[in-house]
Amino acid sequence: MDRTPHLLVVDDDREIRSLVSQFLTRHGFRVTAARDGQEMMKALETARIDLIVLDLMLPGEDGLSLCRRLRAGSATAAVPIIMLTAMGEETDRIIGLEMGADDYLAKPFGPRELLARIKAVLRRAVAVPAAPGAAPTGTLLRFEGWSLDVAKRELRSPDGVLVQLSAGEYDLLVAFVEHPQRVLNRDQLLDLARGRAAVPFDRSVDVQVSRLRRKIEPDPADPTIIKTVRGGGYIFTPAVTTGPAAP
Amino acid sequence: MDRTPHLLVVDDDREIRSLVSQFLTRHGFRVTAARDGQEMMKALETARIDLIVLDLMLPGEDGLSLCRRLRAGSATAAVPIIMLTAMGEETDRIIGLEMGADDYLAKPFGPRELLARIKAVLRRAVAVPAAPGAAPTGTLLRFEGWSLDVAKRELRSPDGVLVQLSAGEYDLLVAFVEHPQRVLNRDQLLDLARGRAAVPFDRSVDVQVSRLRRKIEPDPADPTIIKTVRGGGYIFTPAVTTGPAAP
DNA sequence: GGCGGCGGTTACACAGCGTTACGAAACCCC
DNA sequence: GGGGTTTCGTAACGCTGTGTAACCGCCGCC
Repeated sequence: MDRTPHLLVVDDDREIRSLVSQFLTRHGFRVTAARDGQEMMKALETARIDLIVLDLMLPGEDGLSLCRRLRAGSATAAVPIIMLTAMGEETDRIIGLEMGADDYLAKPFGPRELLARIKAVLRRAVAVPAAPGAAPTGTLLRFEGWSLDVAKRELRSPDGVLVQLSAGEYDLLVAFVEHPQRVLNRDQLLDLARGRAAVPFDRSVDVQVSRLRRKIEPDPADPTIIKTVRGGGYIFTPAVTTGPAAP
Repeated sequence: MDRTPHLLVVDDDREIRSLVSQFLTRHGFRVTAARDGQEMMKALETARIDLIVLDLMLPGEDGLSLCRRLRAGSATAAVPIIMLTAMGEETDRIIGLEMGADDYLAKPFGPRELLARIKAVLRRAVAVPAAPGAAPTGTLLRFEGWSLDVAKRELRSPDGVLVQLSAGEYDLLVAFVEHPQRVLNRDQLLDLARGRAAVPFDRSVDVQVSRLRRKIEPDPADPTIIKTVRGGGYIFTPAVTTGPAAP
């Protein structure tokens, strides 16, 4: 239930990569950055990417070639691409004819423009299912000995035991783990975990937090992992590290 | 979630400053105004600001530079920024990618548009994960043997014992620890710790200080850590050092 | 259709925070 | 220094937010 689109930004310029990533993140997308074709491919293998922002000029294999390669690959043929090009007239022709991108944007561009294009392309590309063949080498999220396998939707306790979580408990935990060490209010949690807004006197988050604590807190009566912030919401206190899937 | 967001409007034009401030105030925000970067920084030090409306053109250091500086500062890196720009074509280029703002608005703009942007930015202000590289290192704040873990919202006494603080006590202590060795009046403390303004005859700060003293002062009747400044407020006297998270 | 699990709602107990009240301490003015 | 005034400290109280058990309706499964 990841509703926030996951974008992949491919650019060799560190500055641009970081600025674009930050900007898009601030606008609610999940963003992964890659500096070249190789990193791009790796990212595509390990995450479900909804759209690629691809620089035309790249070290090694250039954007145009990568674009074609993506279109050729069965698993990646449908991923929308927005191409970034340096300003120039001949670019237009190249783009016009050869490019398999869904849209393009000439540098320098305004971030708002990029945002508009991304939204437009995503809107058009509604139901592009993720490549099922691309066996997700699921990422593991670890915290305090626990590990959460987002591909399998499984949680293992520090001693390796599978802990049975209901779908709702799992979604709530993911919301926490993806926003560690910051206070999340009930509205945000409801939005992140259920994709809905709160109704007046909505206590569902409290109850679900309580249920989740019962399964992961050493002492549910004195919670240390998910703490209550009175008047504020809840905070997931452990640091979270990502890693490859366990053997 | 009843705390009204506190906005900081930074513009050198008195007219605009006052119009924007009034407009936003009428729409239910708390507003502080600053005319330049220096005043902006001062406001950020003494109040908990939820969003900055920042003019690009400022005397002295310009908005762009301030924006970067805010992003670099650990305490201010996450504060959402809406940039105001004068209309013009080269503006677009500047804005192009250098901007670290969350959104921007070209002058002249309609007040309703500003309002809409502010609300949009505040709504999604959750999903601003720390900038890459900003590892959560400085999560420990130490003073006189005590250590405060801001990620875990935990306080340990000099002998390493976890001290149970209520959410309010913790927030108040953070306000003090982040502004050590300076007098904070009740308004400032209320804003920093609760994000709200004082009501007439508000004694809540006094009471909360009293409760906090009971838990951290060696002799609450003769306080040494949090001292009273008659007619002024309170002052947190120990020096505070930051350090990496404890093992 | 019966069953079981899940999640939302409700209800109640309880803890934290703000308000109030009152006494103590600090300050002021003469 | 004494009387009056202001400010502060804190006990006590009541409202509000939170924890959680219990309940119930929904949905999928057999």
